[in-house]
Amino acid sequence: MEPGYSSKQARATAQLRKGVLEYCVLALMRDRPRYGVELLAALEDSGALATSQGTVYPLLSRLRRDDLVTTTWQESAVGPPRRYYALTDGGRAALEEFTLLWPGFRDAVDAFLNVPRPSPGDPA
Amino acid sequence: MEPGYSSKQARATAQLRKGVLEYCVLALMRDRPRYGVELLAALEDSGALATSQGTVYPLLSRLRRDDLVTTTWQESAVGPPRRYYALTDGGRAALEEFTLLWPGFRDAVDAFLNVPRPSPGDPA
DNA sequence: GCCAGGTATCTTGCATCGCATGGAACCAGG
DNA sequence: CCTGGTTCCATGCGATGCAAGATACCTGGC
Repeated sequence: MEPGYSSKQARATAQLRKGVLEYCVLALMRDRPRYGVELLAALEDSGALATSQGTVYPLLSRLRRDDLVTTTWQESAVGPPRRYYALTDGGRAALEEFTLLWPGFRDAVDAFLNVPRPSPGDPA
Repeated sequence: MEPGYSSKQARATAQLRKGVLEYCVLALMRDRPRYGVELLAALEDSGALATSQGTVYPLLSRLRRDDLVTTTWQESAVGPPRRYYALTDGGRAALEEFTLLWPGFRDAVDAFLNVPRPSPGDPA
């Protein structure tokens, strides 16, 4: 990819990620511990939230600093050891808070943009 | 209000606004020019995107700097003159680009959070 | 033994943007 | 003149995504 924000989309999505990435990463750890490159690949697969190591590792450090995750080293058969990240109770609580917060934010933006959304009980 | 982010929600929503506020403000100008305090009130009414003057005015300066809006002064019967902001062609294009970009981002976050959304053609 | 390539982790410096705070100008009423 | 409401703007800070680079482990070829 070209570095340096050649398109407006790139700049827009970069700003969009702020604050959301943290909780998407927490969400990925909901069912089982994950390690850095694994998280990176999952975000890549999502398309809209693809990012880089330089974003994910500082983010993971912050999560650890704030006691939202704990980490354990685990050996790998195919490379260097991996640091697995798992949710703490605090991390799980933060994820749930955000999950409650998100729909309101999402719907507000939809309303401003006049994006039609399928709503179950909309009038006519 | 207590300064300094006493709650996690406040911090989360603050980060959430980044990059979205710009386009919601542009969207508010879609039908007619608006002035600063008017935009502030509209954001306040939305609830989830309520913000302050210290956020909106620097944002409007950036929009003007990037030629996404033009401004005209207009006298007011009840106070000092108002600076009305109107979309340029570039601003309208940026808004349309973002309107196309947003659903993909929104749906990606929904997927990570496992937030169920009503979809027209979901299987059973 | 040595080097190349893939896997995996982390750091540094920068740019962007929301926000609290404070200031300035205009107008009306007492 | 002075208070209060309305409207505009600037400054400094904190948080965060990102490009670029550094470090370390493992396997395989020579």
